Parts: sequence; C-alpha cells; structure tokens
Amino acid sequence: MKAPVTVELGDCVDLLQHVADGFFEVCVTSPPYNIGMNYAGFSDRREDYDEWTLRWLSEAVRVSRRGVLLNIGGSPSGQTALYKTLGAVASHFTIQNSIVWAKSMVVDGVSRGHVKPINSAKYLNVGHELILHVVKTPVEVDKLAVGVPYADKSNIARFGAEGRPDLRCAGSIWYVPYPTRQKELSHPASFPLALAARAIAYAGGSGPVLDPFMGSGTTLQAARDAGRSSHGIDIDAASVALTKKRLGL
Amino acid sequence: MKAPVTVELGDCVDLLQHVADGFFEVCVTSPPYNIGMNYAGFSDRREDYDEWTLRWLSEAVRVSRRGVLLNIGGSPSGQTALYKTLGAVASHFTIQNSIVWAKSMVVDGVSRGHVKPINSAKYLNVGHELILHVVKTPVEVDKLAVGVPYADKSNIARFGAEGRPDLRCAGSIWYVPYPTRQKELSHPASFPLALAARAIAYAGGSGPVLDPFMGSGTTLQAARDAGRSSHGIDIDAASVALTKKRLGL
DNA sequence: TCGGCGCTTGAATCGACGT
DNA sequence: AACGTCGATTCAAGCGCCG
Repeated sequence: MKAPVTVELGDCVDLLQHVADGFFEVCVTSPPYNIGMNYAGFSDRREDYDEWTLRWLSEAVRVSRRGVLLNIGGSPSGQTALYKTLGAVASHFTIQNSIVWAKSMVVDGVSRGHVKPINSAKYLNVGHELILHVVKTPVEVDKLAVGVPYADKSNIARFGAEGRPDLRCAGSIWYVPYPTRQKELSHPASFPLALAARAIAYAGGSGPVLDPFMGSGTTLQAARDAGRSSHGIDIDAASVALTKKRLGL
Repeated sequence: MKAPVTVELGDCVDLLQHVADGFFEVCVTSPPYNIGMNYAGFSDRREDYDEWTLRWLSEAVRVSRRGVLLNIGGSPSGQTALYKTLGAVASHFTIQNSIVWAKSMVVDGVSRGHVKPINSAKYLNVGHELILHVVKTPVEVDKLAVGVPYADKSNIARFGAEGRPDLRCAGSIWYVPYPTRQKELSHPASFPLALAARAIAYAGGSGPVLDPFMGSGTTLQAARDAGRSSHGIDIDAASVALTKKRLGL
C-alpha cells in the first residue's frame, strides 16, 4: 500500500497557521527564488522577499519536528541577494547544518554533472546550490542514512556503527547531478528526486513530510517512494494539477 | 629573480589606511575565524566580530583593484554565526562569485580528500568552506586560468578559446584536498597552497597580492610561485617570524 | 538641449547531451 | 563525428524621463 499523499491549493503562510506545532516530521522545500515574482501579495522588492522568507519559514519550522531543509539557489549575478537572504535566515533561526548540493564539478581533471554555461567574463558557471538545515534548536539526524562505505575497510572494526558497520558520514557535500534533459514533468524550480530522497533520509524519523512550495511534487514523490506520508502546498493551480497527475491522485 | 615579498607586523586596519586606493591587484585571505579570539581590541562577541569584519574588509576592498577573495570556514556548530557574518558582508559589498572549496566529498560511492570526523549525532562532517569574491563593483576575472578540459572534445572546435582551446570554465566548486599531514608550518587557519594559487590565477592581472592575515604566509608563497609580488600583514609577531623564515626573508 | 540613469528588449553565449 | 538542443542568463543598445 502506498503512503498517503495530500495536496492543497493556497498560500502556505495562511494554511500552515492552522497546523499544530510539530505536526510534520520534516519540511523539505525549494522556495520560488528571486525578484520579480510578486508572490503571495508581496512586491518584488528584496527586503520584502526576505521578510516573506522569514514569515513562511517561521511557520514551516514551527510545524516540523526536525526542522526545514531549505534549498536556495541564486543566479550567478544574484549571489549578493542570496547571502543577504541567508543572513536574515541565520538571524532568526538556527542553521544546524549547511549542505552543498554539488550539481557539477571537476575531480581529477574529469568533469561530472551538468552546468549551465554563462555568457560572462565576470561570473562563474554556478555548479552548486546550498541546502540549509534550519531549526529552532538542533535535533538529531540520521547521518548514516546518507552515509558511504568506508574507503579503508579496516576502519569498520574500529569505528563501525551498530547495525550499519560499513558506513561513515558522507559529509556536507552532496553530489547529485541534475537529471538530464528536463522533461515535461519538471517545474522550473524543481530539484532532482534523488536530492529530495536524500534530504528526507538525512532528517530521519518516519512521520509525514511537508513541502509548502511543492511545484511538480518532487518532494512528495520522494516521500512516497520512502514509504512516508506527505503533504504539499502550492499557490499555483497548475502546479497542483500537475502534481496530482504525476502522483495519480 | 624572485618576485619581491614584504611582510609587516601590525593591525591591518591601521596599516591599510595609509595605502592608496587600488594599490594592490587582489587580496586573498582567510581571516581568523570565530569567537574567542579577542582580536585587535575587539571583544569576542559576535556583533563585534561582524563589525570588525566589515571594517577590515572595507579597507581591503578599497586597496585591491580586483577585490578580495575571502575564505571563511566555520565549525560544524557555528554555521549560524557564519551565515550571519556572510549576510553582513552581503549587505555592505557585492559578492561577485561564491566559490565552494571542496575539501572532502563522495563521488560515485568513492570518498575523496580528508575528513575530520566529528562525533555528533547532529552535525555533519564539514567537507567544504566558502570563498567569496567580494568587490565594490564586479570586475572581469580570468575564468580560464582555472579552467578544465572539455568533456566533449567536439566543443573545442566550436567554442574553444584562442590560445587555450581545450579549456572551459571550471565552475564554482573547487576541489582542493587538504595536503595529507599538516606540518608544523601550518597555521591553524591556513589553507592549501594550491587553493591560494588558484585564487590568485582566477582574479587575473599581474600586480601585487595582499594578505592582511598572512598567518604562515601561504598566500605570499603562492604569489611568489606565480611571479607576483606580495605583501603580508599579521598582528602576531610569531606569524611574522614564521613567514619570514619560510620565505627566506 | 544634452547627459545620465532606469527599465525594456533582443542578441549572443556556452557545454553536456542526444540524435 | 558533427550538429542541434536548451537553459531560475548576461550584456549592451535603445528609448524615455528627469534635472
């Protein structure tokens, strides 16, 4: 039997206000990014964007026992704005862990993953985004759920954890290449299914998963794949319809 | 003949005030991080740290034509403070590029680089630090100086740059593992020579390089290796002595 | 009237992937 | 192999408004 999925059309700030503290286990989301969106009645000015971020994040943190996994990207030329927003987040919440989502990189001279080349002598191709684990107070997480095998097997006997002796913490860089070729399912703001799955596993627990900016429903899909119930919210009717179709609701 | 290196003992805020605008080509530095240092008369309170950061950074940006390459780490549990600091930086300057210094990570199930395991159920092993390119207004940089070969060689004929046909922009993730064994030379806050070299090359130009927190002199060493003149400042007499010895001054 | 600033618009761009 | 595809885009030119 599949884990239940529910979706809701509306403004997440309004809707989450009626949810009890800690109702969800964790929130995994990627909010609409940057200026020019006039989202939920806020103008597109930067200060308003930050204010709006704090508002929805405050609700999301409140209703999620293990906090919020917040993915924010940013265009090459928009890094200043991005770090201002992150600074505002840090001023109001605790950033338990900061994770780098590596989309493309070069190791030992071999390039891996995708880049979106940029036409500029000033800005670098951006091959990463940040994922912040935002909480009120730090919680335990399941580091080994996203662990990797020991390179040196002799370490197993020395440090191996009970039950999962061959795994060690994979660290703060998660290499998850963007899926090739955006197919019809992808929402502009969507991140890879594998990334959502990893975020859910990292947070641990077994309760319901929330995504207040569900887009095409990637987080919900990952939650269901992991046998977890989930709830998605989006202010855009087309996204809600798309997700319902994708998940067969 | 080796490029000239000069070092100076003192407080960089004081000393830089007497330097003309744009005297240096670029500043590459890793300031002493985090609380508990009582640096240059500032207490170790967070707000003071941020204020102090803005103060020296303001001087460093002013005297460096191509801006400042600012490396800040942060302990696993100190991410909140780190992002507050970065937010303050973003509020006063332009962040032209944000670069991830990848120290250790896992690709295709294989771990690379060093990890410093931390014994905590809450915090991940931190395998990265950030390097922000801080400027007043964006400048051109030498993306191909830190470029990598094309994955698809057929792109060489189509897009290859003159003189450097098989190089493309390496993107925002720089994988530079820590050298195995940090010898006695290493200052606690020092970064690898290869990283300093890369930062200098990325910025481009041929003028003098500044490091106002020179520590063991890694930046100066990298500058000299690249045939660039350099100037280092440190408030700690032992660091100055160490660097002089290292560079044979 | 001319110059400067802000906004709008269209052209140019790159690099992996697919055919 | 060669070439078309496709971007959470950048940049410079062009237009209009204001001092």
